[in-house]
Amino acid sequence: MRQKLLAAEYRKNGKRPPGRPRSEQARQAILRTTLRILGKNGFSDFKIEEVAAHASVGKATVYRWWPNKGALIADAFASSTTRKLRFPDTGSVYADMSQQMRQLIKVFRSRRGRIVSAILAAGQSDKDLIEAFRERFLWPRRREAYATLRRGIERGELRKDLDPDLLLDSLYGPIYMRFLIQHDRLTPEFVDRLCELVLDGVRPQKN
Amino acid sequence: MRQKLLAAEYRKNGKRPPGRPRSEQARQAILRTTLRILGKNGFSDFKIEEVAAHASVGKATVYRWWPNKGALIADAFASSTTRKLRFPDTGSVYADMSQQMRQLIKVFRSRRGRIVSAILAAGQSDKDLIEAFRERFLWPRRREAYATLRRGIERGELRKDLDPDLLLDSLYGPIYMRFLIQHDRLTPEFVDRLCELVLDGVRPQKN
Amino acid sequence: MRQKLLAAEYRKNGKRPPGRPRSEQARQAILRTTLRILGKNGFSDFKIEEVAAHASVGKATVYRWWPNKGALIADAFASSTTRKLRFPDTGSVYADMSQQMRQLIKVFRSRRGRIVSAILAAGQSDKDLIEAFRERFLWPRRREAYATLRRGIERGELRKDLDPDLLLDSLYGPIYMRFLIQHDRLTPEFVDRLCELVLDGVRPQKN
Amino acid sequence: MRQKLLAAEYRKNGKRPPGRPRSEQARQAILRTTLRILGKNGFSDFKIEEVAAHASVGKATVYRWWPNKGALIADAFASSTTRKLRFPDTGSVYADMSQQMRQLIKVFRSRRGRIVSAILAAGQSDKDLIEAFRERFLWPRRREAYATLRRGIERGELRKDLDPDLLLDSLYGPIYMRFLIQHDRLTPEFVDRLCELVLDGVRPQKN
DNA sequence: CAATAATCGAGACGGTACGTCACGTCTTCTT
DNA sequence: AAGAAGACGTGACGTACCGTCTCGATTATTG
Repeated sequence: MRQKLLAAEYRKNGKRPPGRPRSEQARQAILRTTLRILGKNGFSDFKIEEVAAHASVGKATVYRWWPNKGALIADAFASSTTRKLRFPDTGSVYADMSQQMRQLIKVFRSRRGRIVSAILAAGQSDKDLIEAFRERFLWPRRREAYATLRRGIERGELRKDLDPDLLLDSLYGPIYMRFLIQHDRLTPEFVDRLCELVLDGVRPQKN
Repeated sequence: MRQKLLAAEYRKNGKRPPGRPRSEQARQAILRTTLRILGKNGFSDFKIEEVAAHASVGKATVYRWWPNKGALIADAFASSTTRKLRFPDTGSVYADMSQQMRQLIKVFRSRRGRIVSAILAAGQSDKDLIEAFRERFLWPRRREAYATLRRGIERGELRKDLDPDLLLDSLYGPIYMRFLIQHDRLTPEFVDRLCELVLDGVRPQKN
Repeated sequence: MRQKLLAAEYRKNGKRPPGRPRSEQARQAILRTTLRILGKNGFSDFKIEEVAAHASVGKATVYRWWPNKGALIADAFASSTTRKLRFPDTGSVYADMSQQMRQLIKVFRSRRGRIVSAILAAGQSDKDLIEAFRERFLWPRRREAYATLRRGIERGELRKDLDPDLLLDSLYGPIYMRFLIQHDRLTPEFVDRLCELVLDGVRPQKN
Repeated sequence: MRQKLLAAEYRKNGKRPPGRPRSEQARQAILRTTLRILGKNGFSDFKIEEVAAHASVGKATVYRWWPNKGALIADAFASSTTRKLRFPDTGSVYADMSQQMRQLIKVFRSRRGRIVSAILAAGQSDKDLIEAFRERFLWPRRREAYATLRRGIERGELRKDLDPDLLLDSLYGPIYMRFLIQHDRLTPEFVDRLCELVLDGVRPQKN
């Protein structure tokens, strides 16, 4: 305990703590392996033991840096979503949103989709994990979407008084629902018709 | 092994199989306890051992009839949703749907909501479980909603060519999304404004 | 309970009790199967469940008539040793005893030997069982051996003051020891030389 | 799997394997507790679960090092018999053997006797266990006894051509028999008279 | 012939110990 | 001080057998 505090104190002072520095290689191997296993097994039998073995890392090294499964998964997930989000600006809200949503279902239908569903599943009994999902995945996308909507209002395509959160939930909610309940298919056509239906309700009054 | 097959054969022929009959009392105690524990602990530390102990039942009795956690939970959940669904017919699609959706968020915000989220979570890595959810929970409600929409079309409130699945996903999807991701509140006002927004897009053309 | 007492009372009075009589067929099937399984598996994984199944008998039928494994095994063993013992009278103690002992090692080396060792093993933690062994197996043989010794004394082959129990333990003990500890072979030659060695010590004094 | 092999390889090379070393404390607590429970309960309800609990040790630690009950008991027994055997050299075979045999019946009649009978019982259906008994208990004693006999021959007390195994089985066999079948008492007087009887047969010829 | 009584085979019941597995912590040596 | 390795105590898993029970069916005696 004392040692840790010593190291932490050093860190706080901006100085390099004594002792062997943390292995960046181990950290990345762990995160990489976490994602791979999560994509393969889902959350239900995701074993830290397996991560350590496949990453050729001691179990203690995992536990030293991540307090529990949720934190590890959240971190691994976060580290995988830093790639640039590309949200277009075509001049049409419909086209912009449709394209964003198509990107989303593409993710959901890929190997990474399995990871997302694992996180949402685990998040149902892990507050930190679901929050990590929101911070790392939901809000970044939504911030881009807010911008899209703002442009639409400025261009006169959308009502000035619309509730962006309500609108975005109406657009994305059906996608998440189909993704998680799997009662129907997630196709680009579905996305388009969904956009038409919902955006129709937020056009400015004619007169 | 031979005996079991014998019993199964009897059952198939509609005859009473030989041997002590299954204890209905034990079955119900198990299902009841399953729901109680699921509501208390969530899925993540739902232990069959605990169910057996609290239901005053041998562990083997649980395993004899349910092959795994998922099947037990699915069955318990199913057995708890047999109560009559009350879907109103007020003469207005908006009023009918709003009322249905308010019922749903009431469930989601109650103790039973914890069970639903546990099932959806566990369902992400258990096909049978998610299917049980659809069969026992989703479709029964949706069948009622189909009827509501049909009445709306007949009354001229709704377009004749609307896609009911698309519409219902647009109405319910945002609720499920907020329920599972918890990025925003599930209030009756949200439901009302959601109905307004979505139903506006399926009104018959003016001319 | 009352019924049972009723039946017992009838039995005590020598009358036939009412109700369906005990199935002799089941009894024999159980005993036969017990011996077969004991010979196959030894005591360590002798399962009453297996006996019932192989004898096509309900488990309760076994428990109705035998209070525990030990009683069942003891009974089965007893029922199998009712065959006539043939102890010879050749006019020579050495020849008589050697022949008796050869019979014994023949039993020990046969399939029935496995049953005997199972009983002796189980008897180490079951007083009734080891007693049953003594009553059903040991004493009957020993009674014959006493007679052999008596004849030897009468013929002047043996000392008048010999201790028959000591002598018989000296003759049979080594056989049991080799049977149970298996540190050396049980051969007819061994028996002969054992007889020579021990009987030499009980010859009458020369003068 | 890979790691275990790695560790085994290190061990084979005489090097210290990596990882936390095996806890000597746990090992001894397990063996000690095994003997205590065996002496208390006999083999029939010797439970590894009970050993683990009383030794304040995880069940897995027991199973990690001993594949089954027999191996554990054999090891525990072995670890308890390393104390010096004291075989006297009085100048008289009779006196030496009698004293050895009295030591043996003393063990058989003590608390440790219960352990011995448990091992012999369990050994009837466990080859390794009975072999462990022979290696750890029988042979060490017998080696001493061989020496005693050799001295007797050298001193001219015993025939040169005697068969030591036959003789020793004749001396010890009756003790084991009475120990296991319990048809008669194991007293020092019995031992003495047994010695007299048997040793009489191996005196050198007079002329 | 009907009523009563005890047994039968079958197999589910509440228990308990089994042997396995992953958890999160620890103890060693090496880097 | 952190690393890999791997043993540790803990506790749930799913299985197997225990001895008891509850069925309908069967087989005897009694009224």
